[in-house]
Amino acid sequence: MPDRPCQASSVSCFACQNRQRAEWCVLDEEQLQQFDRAKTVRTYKAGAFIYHEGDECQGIHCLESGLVSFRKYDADGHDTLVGMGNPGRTLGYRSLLEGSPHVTSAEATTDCQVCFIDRVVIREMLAQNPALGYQFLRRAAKDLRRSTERYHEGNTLSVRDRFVHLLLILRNKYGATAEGAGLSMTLPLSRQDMAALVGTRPETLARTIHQIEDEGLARFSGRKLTVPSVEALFADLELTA
Amino acid sequence: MPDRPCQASSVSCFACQNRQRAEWCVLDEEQLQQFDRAKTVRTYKAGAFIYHEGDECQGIHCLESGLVSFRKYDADGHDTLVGMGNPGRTLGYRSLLEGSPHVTSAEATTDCQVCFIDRVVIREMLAQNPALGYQFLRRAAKDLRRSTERYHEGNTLSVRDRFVHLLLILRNKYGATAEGAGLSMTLPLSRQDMAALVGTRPETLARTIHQIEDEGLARFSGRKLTVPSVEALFADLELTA
DNA sequence: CGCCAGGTTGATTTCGCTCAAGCAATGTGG
DNA sequence: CCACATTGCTTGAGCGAAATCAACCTGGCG
Repeated sequence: MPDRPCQASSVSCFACQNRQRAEWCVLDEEQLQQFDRAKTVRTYKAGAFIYHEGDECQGIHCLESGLVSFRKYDADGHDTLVGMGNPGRTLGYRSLLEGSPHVTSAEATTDCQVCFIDRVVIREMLAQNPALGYQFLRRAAKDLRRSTERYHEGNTLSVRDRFVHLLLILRNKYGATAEGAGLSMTLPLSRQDMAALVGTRPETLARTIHQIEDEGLARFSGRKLTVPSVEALFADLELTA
Repeated sequence: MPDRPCQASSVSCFACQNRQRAEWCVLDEEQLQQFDRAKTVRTYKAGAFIYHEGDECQGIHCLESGLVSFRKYDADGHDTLVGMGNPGRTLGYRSLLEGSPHVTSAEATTDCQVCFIDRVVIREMLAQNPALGYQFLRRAAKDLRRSTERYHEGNTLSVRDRFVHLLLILRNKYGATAEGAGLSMTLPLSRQDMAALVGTRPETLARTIHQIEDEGLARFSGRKLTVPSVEALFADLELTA
């Protein structure tokens, strides 16, 4: 049969599980086809850059699978992990909308599969379909809130509290097997990345973890985390949420 | 003449100088009328709150005159100054768009005059006029960039550098009388507010200022600032911009 | 006047960073 | 299969920037 089989590496947008949860859920049939035709599927090895801070925005990326981290470097090579992206996440929309260079670098934390759509296609779609713009508007509003909260947290909370808060977030995102009042889960991130997310150095995080273990609030073994009492661990955390 | 003179307390949107520079520049005649009819003009004394963190968003505020600060408090009464707003600024749009409570409190730093428009009116307009949504989209993208940069700056720069950067921003915003290579200006903010903006305590800022004076880079006297050499002051500042 | 808020200064402490070394797990080439 | 680099994590010691606590000064303002 001359028909090509469903290309292993190139998933159709119609079949994409992430689409419904992303901004693209408002695309009509026709636009979706346009989108599907225009897209390029790319794969990145863990550690590879999807785009760099300072680059002009060429278009938008949709994370199909894998984990992405957004980093910002300064002159000294010092870097901050500004955020992370899960499958379904749209990368680089901010830059496209403002028409300014990327403010962060996007780096594949694990092997990633990403769909790329050129900016002119997106701009066309935005012009045609106001609902899409509205989706991005809500998305931007959400990101803005998170960013504000993050800033405030960095200014007021200790490393310890920020880390515990991170654990709380990870628990919500990466389903944890509940066991009574306790919890156990596999952390999706290395110590280094967790340290960067919290805005500190690995050494400090190691000490913080040690301290938490001493207090009997949790056990860390490699990426395995066991918490006897969720209540106890998250108790001191007075969040503005 | 029976014609009323331009009402001192209630400016017409048609005459508003700020409109052209704000998101509202894309409104057509009809919408502008709608806007004008729907708006309420409010005045706030310095120190008064326009809205509080955690409040549901009732609508959007346009700053007509005065200076507004966005603050976030935590349990200890600790507060961070998350940003400031000048005339023309639209307040509270983020909350309206996400449909979630305000994440910051808006406080009048000086006496303020503010126009308020109910959320249902805004939502209607957004639905009718996609261009308005696009304006807000760009605005959100810009705010998001700023917030990200701010976060990163807080994590990597010293208080000293952040403060010098603040001075640079203030210089650009509040026209300073240039005098050769130097500069002199009146700071629009109290020490407390500048400290909060930089994410530190007033004591630390006082010391920082002292240090800068010792180095002969600037003179602070009350709110008067004199800088002999702009070059020298801003030299050490390696900004990612 | 005395009061009070805003600002400065000093003394002390603390949190987190830096530098440096050791260790365990993983990988790589001979 | 072993010697070895490499990379990620932990631990220790010391340091430094900034927070905290506390006093004091200043300039309005009732």
